Amino acid sequence: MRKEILIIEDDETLLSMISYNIKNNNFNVREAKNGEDALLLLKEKTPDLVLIDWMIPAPSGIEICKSIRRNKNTKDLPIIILTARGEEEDKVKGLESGADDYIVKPFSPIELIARINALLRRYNKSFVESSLEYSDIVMDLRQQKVYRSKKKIHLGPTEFKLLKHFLENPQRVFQREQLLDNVWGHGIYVELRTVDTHIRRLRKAINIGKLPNIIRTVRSFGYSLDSNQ
Amino acid sequence: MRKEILIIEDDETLLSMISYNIKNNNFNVREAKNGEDALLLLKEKTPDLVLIDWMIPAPSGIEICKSIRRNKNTKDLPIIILTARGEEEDKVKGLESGADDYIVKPFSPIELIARINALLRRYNKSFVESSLEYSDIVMDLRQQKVYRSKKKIHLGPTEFKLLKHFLENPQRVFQREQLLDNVWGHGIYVELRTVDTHIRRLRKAINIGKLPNIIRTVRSFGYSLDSNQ
DNA sequence: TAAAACTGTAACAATTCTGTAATATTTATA
DNA sequence: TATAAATATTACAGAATTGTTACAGTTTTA
Repeated sequence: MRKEILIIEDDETLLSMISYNIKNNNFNVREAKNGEDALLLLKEKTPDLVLIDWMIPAPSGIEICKSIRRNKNTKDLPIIILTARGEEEDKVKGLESGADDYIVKPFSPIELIARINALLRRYNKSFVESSLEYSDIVMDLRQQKVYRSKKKIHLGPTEFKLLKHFLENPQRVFQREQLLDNVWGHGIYVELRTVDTHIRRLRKAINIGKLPNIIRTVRSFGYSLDSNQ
Repeated sequence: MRKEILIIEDDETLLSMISYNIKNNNFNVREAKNGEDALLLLKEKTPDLVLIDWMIPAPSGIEICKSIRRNKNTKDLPIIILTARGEEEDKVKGLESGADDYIVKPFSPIELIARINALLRRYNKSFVESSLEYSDIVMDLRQQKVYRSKKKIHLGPTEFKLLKHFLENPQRVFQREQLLDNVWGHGIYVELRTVDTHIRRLRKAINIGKLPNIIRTVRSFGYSLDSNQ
């Protein structure tokens, strides 16, 4: 049974390109050129995954996301956002959008398909996987809340995104440059040491009480999220 | 070990400007003034990244991109497109190009270098995710952790790089000079005997308990990683 | 619009790592 | 076995990296 993907994209060229590539990978495709059509198609039948261009005219990408999340039939639907670099990348990355993943244009067909498959896999495992977990840390993406050992943790936006990135790649070591790329975004120039400060803030927030430090420093390289240090 | 960048640009002024800036940032540069030369150079040796002006005459930028993606030796090569604003920006952004990133002219040298570095970092991750093994030593590069007989070993940065080099060339004997070149880097002047000290540190860390020494001294020559001494 | 929260930087402290030199030990060989 | 040459071991100062704190400017929130 083929999975069905709904693409919401106003640029016809891009739409047919994406559509072509997705079909080529054994998915069924439905297309919407604007938000209104999209909402109609969604009511008609719930797809397995939605691909939304951030920059479509009203109702905008973010509004569609929110609408999907509000409706109880579709609230767990996997959503991938297409965005151009710089184009409010920040907001997409954070979870204001409610999306599950985002792809920055330009992207390769390979990347697109990989992301789609990854997301579908993730959702299949436990069909309402709207949270990230590692060790005793739980991040509820829908509600934007973080817990450690059941205790609620308050994080600022940057710390939240930083932790999210670590949770998506547990135990993997990242250089400061990579963290800036992935968490702050491309083309944003801040001091490398700023990363240290935010790591410090994250640690301070998350290593509460006598809980062990869970962010490893790899000297002369970077940091990782790791419970067995 | 400098990264090599292939620039494909027909405007000589721009080409030399770009080339100059890239060289200045510790990259090796190869240049092509048209698509044909570019394809030849690509066959000859695969660079680490390609920079293509969208507007070169036939074979055009897009054709080069496609050609790169079709060839299995180069299909994962990072590609950056140079484009003027408006100049079919849509197509560059979308999937058609197969590019990984694009830069809109005019751009600053800083931006160019930043993008190159960011893209190289992004690509690096997939290649560096493996692990190295020899005898009972395991080095997990993704996590930057080292184990001997399942026991975790702590190494300083230099010892880590040294062991990595040995693991990449097991049983091969290296002179101190070679180790300095390969591990410390070219043009870094330190005493030859410093190698001995770091070998000592590495041994101390890795020959724990009753485990046999695994770094062989080859008198009047150098050292090697070897379990059958 | 005032208060609160957040961000990026810089300065200083604490920690870890490096290279070197001095001394001890091992190895080859005369 | 004595001797020279090479390597091993140790100690240490200063270099490099990271941790911590404070703060001014900005953004968000009430």
